[in-house]
Amino acid sequence: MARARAVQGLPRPRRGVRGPACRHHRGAARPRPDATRPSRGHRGRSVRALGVPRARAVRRRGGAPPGHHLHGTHAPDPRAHGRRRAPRARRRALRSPLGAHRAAGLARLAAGLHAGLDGRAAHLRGARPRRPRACRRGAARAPRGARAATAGAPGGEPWVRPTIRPRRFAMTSAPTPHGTRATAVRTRFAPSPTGDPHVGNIRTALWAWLFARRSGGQFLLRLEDTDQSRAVPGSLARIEASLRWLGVDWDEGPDVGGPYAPYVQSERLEGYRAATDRLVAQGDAYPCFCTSERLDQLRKAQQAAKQPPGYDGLCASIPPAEAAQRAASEPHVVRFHMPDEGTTTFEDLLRGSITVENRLLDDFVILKSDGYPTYHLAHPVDDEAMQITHVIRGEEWLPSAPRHVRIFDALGYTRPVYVHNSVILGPDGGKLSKRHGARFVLEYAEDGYVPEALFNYLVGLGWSLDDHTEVIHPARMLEVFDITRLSVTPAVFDTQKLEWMNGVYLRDDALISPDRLVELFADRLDRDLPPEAPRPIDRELVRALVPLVRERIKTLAELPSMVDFFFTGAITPPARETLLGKPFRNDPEAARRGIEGARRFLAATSEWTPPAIEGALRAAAEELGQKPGDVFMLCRVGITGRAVTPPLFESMALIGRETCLARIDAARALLEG
RNA sequence: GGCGCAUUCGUCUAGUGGCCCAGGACACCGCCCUCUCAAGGCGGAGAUCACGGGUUCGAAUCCCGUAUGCGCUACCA
Repeated sequence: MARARAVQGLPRPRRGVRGPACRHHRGAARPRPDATRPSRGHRGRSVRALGVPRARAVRRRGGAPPGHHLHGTHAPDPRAHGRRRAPRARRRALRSPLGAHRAAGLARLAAGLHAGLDGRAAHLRGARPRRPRACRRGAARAPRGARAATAGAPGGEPWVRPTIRPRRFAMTSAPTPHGTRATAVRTRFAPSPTGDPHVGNIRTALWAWLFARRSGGQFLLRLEDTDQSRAVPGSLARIEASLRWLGVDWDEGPDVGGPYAPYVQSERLEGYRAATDRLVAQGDAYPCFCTSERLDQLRKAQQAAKQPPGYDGLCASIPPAEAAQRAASEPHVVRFHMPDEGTTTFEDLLRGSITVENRLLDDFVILKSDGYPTYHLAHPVDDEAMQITHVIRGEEWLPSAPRHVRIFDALGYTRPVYVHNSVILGPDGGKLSKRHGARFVLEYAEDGYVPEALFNYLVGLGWSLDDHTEVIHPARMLEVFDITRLSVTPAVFDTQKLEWMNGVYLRDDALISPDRLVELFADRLDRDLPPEAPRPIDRELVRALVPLVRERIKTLAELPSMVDFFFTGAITPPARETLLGKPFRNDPEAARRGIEGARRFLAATSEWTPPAIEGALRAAAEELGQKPGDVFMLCRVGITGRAVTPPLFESMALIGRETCLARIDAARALLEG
């Protein structure tokens, strides 16, 4: 029977409205006051899959002809009729009908008692953008109308207008005053080479990639290796491997190059130097000769005095000529000069307009004494140079975004659109840690997750398409991803849900093709099966195994121990207790009879197919006067060595008559001993 | 301490002033199906929308405050 599936693109009735397919329900339902309100369970636990074109989705469970509407194939459990209950909320409502309140209010409204509504309702007309969550910064916030009109930050770019962007993200950008910005979206993933990429970082990369690809733009990879002390050798390869495993590609990057090469920051030092020189010449930056000792003291003093910590601007007062002279010979850093007064405002696509007071931002370092830039400088310089239109990064950057924006402005660059996404938390609400499963992408590969499933899960952690779609194949994601629907609240990583999703991918042909599944299985078996299993792994056997085990595992890691007895000639004999099991615990003699009977009938079958085997075993049980299930279990344990296995008859058919009979003989010997 | 961001079932989320005393999913519980285990079907429990004020005929939704969590406060990114 085909499962009912909600496939994206189908019109989906809202609550209380059901398609014609539900007629049989409605017709049979008892007429009760709340009958118009279908139970929420009605839609059932069907997997909402989005991974495939509609027709395939309908057909894939083998049942319905293409013409059939999804719901039409949904054969309800007849027992469900007549005991349909109203949803929980509705039941409560029936107990205490508060709805009267609302009705009264509406009546008064209708009576025209409150004409003021018109004004308030005005903003409801027309399509409104997704409202940025953060709307509580009163002071610096312009009235809604004004904001929409000017949109850009003070001194910012008019084309950066996240707060009035239509909900379905339109990929247009207006020309800047200075010229025309490339229309194509360009995003980047810019990790620092400090080891394996964390799932949190990768999730951000996934979103950035999806966003770029979805809008026909480019995605690039850039290495942020400006802190030599933290660099971990081999990181870049791990980063690239993680992305590739998930199916993410990049148009430009350290390995493939591109028009803005190099894509490694340590190879772009001249650019930062030049930008710094310009800023110094303009008076926006200055060399600072303060020692780290002085800085430490300063910080301590400020802490003691309960003042906000930060550089006190001592070196800003050195006359430029003198500073330049000293800079030629003395070690120094370069600091960006932040104004002492006023505010800095920038727009975040998700959070709206954010304003901070300049006096709270100190003169931060942009160029370190070793000649490397800090992130604060490298980000504006490189993202301008590489024509990045949207900066998608973690929210830990939110507090320093005003600094970045000031550098963009000072250098005359075009500000990118900022998207600061939230973090991923561990199950305890703290940081994700090894205790609760993996942290690194490639660890999930080890653990037997398929990349499509991890991709799907990660993208959906903090993002949703709508109120009901969970399973969206990466290929489909490319068509439906909408970055404005990112959630800003931190999300807890739920390994159980990932496992579930992995299972969904494993057992659905439309999500993972049978051929690919065979490869996935074979690779895993080759890796994890004991050495005595012959190599190469028998692909045809694997192919035959797929339908037997795919719905019994959640990860590939569970596979080898579930099917090893298909591949090894001998099995480890079961314990006597296991063989007897509950039914024969006190009657080994009956067990022996059962096994012998089974053997006799099996040996006598003319063909060795699942139905024939089943028939033989049932016949044996009947002759012996034993329960079929008990005889089955005897065979199961005897042939496989364990009590939990894939379906018995199919398994026996694959194992072959000779091997099965031999193992049964061994089991019988066990009972006699 | 200061600043910033956030707060809807245990968890992920839907939600943009009336279709919501809140919908979906994972997990959990029960029943059905069944050769074990799964998968699947059906059902259930689970959120006074962090709290307190305010605006409004009407607030999860708008405003203010409080609490809590997280982040930043480096010559790290």
